[in-house]
Amino acid sequence: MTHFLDVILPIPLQKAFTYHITAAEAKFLKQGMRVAVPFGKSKIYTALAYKVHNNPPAAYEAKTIHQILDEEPIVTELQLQHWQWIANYYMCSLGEVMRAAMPNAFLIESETILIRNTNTEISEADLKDDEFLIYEALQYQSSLKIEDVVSILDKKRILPVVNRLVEKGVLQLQEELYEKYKPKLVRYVKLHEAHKSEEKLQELLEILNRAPKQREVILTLFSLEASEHKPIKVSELSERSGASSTIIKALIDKSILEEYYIQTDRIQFEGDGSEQTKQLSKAQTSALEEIKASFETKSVTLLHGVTSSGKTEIYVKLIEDQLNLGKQVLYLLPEIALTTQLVQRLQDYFGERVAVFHSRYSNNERVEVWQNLKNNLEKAQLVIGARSSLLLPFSNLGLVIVDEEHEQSYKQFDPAPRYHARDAAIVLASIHQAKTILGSATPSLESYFNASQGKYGFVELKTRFNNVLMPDIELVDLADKYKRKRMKGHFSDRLIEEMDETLNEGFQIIIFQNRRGFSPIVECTTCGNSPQCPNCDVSLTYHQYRDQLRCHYCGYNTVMLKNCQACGNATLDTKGFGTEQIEEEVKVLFPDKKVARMDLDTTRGKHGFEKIITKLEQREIDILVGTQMLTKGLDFRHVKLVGIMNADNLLNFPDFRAHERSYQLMTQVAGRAGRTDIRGKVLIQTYNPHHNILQQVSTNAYKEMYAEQMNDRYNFKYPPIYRLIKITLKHKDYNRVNLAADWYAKSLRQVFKTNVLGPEFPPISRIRNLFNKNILIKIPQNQSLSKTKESIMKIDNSFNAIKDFRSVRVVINVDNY
DNA sequence: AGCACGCCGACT
DNA sequence: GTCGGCGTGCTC
Repeated sequence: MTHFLDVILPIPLQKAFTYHITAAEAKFLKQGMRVAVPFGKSKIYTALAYKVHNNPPAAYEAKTIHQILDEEPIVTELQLQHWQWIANYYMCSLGEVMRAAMPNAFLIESETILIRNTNTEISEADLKDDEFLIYEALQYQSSLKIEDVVSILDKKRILPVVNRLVEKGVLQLQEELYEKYKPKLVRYVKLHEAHKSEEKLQELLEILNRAPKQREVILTLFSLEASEHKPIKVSELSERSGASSTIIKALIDKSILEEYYIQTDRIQFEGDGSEQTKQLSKAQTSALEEIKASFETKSVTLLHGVTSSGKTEIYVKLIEDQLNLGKQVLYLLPEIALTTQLVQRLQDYFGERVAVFHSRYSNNERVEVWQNLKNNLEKAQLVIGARSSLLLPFSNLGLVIVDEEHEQSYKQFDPAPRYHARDAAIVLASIHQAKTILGSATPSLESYFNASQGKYGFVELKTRFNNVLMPDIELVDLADKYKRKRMKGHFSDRLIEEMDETLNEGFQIIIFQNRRGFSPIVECTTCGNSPQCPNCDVSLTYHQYRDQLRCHYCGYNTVMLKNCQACGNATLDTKGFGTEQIEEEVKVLFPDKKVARMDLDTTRGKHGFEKIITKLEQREIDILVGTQMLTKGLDFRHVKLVGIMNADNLLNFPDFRAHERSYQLMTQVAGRAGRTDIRGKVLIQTYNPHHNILQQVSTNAYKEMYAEQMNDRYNFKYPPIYRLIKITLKHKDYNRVNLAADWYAKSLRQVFKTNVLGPEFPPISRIRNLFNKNILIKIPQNQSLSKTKESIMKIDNSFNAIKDFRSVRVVINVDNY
């Protein structure tokens, strides 16, 4: 009987790929093990074993696998089940989910290696110039990589040359595999066996009398060994003895010392887990009890707690319970809120049981978390992570916490899988028969809706921790202030007054402006021309600190122009304002105060964000100007005043959720004010002080906002009443996107009738030289989701069968909000 | 997604 | 003529 293996390959193809395996391999292989398989002409890919069977593929001859890479599965059955759900629900391939889930280091790569063929005699005269160069290089090196050849010949097209050499028998090609994960090894030293006895040691020290530095090293080693009773690291010895690594190396070379390696964990924990969890307040205790009660009947519970009501302390208690039961807990946070503050706090409580997982972690660190989790080790019992951590191999999950549940960054937008971490987390929990808690001060409408329908349990925390008052929110009418000339730059007299007062009292200030750069538009006052991005359909933003014009969509940048490109006059002016300009103005208004800015531009680099936060905490900053980065659950103790420069550009954003988001954003920023005993103050500058959303923000009327927004959602058929799937078509040819989008929309209309919107150009119709066009499908509550997706897939297949359309990229985004 | 193949314009 | 650009099709 012949045996076959279906595998998952990390590529965006819906198809299953089948390979031929031997009977022995069939017996050994289990779902979730990695196999290296040949793919295409020459490459070798890492695939995941999915199913062993005996049905030979009909249409082709199956290749044989290259090798098996694991002794046991590294992906669990439940994990695959979850991946499968994601692939189905978000309409992508299992391979794409696999690629997002697996640490890079698990994926083996092959590289083509050239080696000299020694079986043939070569006459050098037969070789052309470039062929000879490679031949010559192989006389000195046993093998060459493709990139080496590229640099030797200094051209890109090397394949013809290489192929000719293979034909002439000069060299052979070989695919070399390598595993990217390397355990971290630390170098230790001990005294060489030969000197262990008392007399030998005396002898040694005598000899070393003439080498005092080396003698010192040996003596230090002794005292360290005596005091610590554990292996001594080379780094430790070097530090304690003050000897350079050369001196130690000399001792090793002389066989006086012996070096050896021990594999260590890359992930070092700091807290010791000794700290007792805090006593809860009365409100927190009753919330905790309510959550537990709700878990009796509901698997998901929404915790709606106003800003700084102490939700984290409740999570801590819930985590504690699960850890005591020996269960694993996943604590999901938006990427940016994963600060050392929080991690440190949890480590103080749970010590080594805490594992952190996010995109800034290196590959090797991720592999370690993966393995610890899969083996259900205590070391990774509590995973704190961003979105992608829910693709990890949990083996005994008891609870998932989704903090800041409303955060839009939980939704992945580009590349596939375009999943929403909150929703995928609920599914993950249900696969493990675990519970989910969603927490937010400003729940998303869909979660609040689900709670109000009784689908989720619901618990409220209405008071701030320690009974701190909610901040006092005041709206400032910009139109009026401008009319009465009460403005200095973009600051109203009210805001300046409040800032003065706050600074005098010794408190800190946060100024929020949701736009980075100096000004989003540069315009010529003579002819009205404004510089555009050559690749995208947007105006370039002026960045003063580098004197540059930048595109925020593709990263294009040039130096700031001196003269207008259209009319040549030096009359370029800036319109609109961003964080840079606000920072500038603040510095002029408060010259003796320390001002800092926090946006994408100042937080680049691994610790950029961290640094600013620390400075603020240590009160090295008086006034912090920033974008929405400021909102993400940070706890600033000494901030008393928050100023929102302009609420209107939030409210006027062209999106059906603009109002909901504005409410959430402003409420969250406002929540940064007055988190200890003093009452915070928030000033919102706007041209529309009577806007309902602003009124609701200022009175903290979430329920009112919810009711009103839901009304709109009913009327205009938007989520959470209807579901949405957005289809984006992209192509560099304007006419082709149009034709393709019209075809696509027409086909969709035949099935979904009036529930198809568009095709429409998005507000920014061209990004990175690709024209985009959107089609929106609205799905009523009673319409089957799976049938809907089937129909879309069918249409997509016919679309791809049309030759002219094949080059148009189609992006399908389920729940694109 | 990669990657090879093939067609075509540009420039040594 | 060769180089490198880009469009097209395929991968078990």
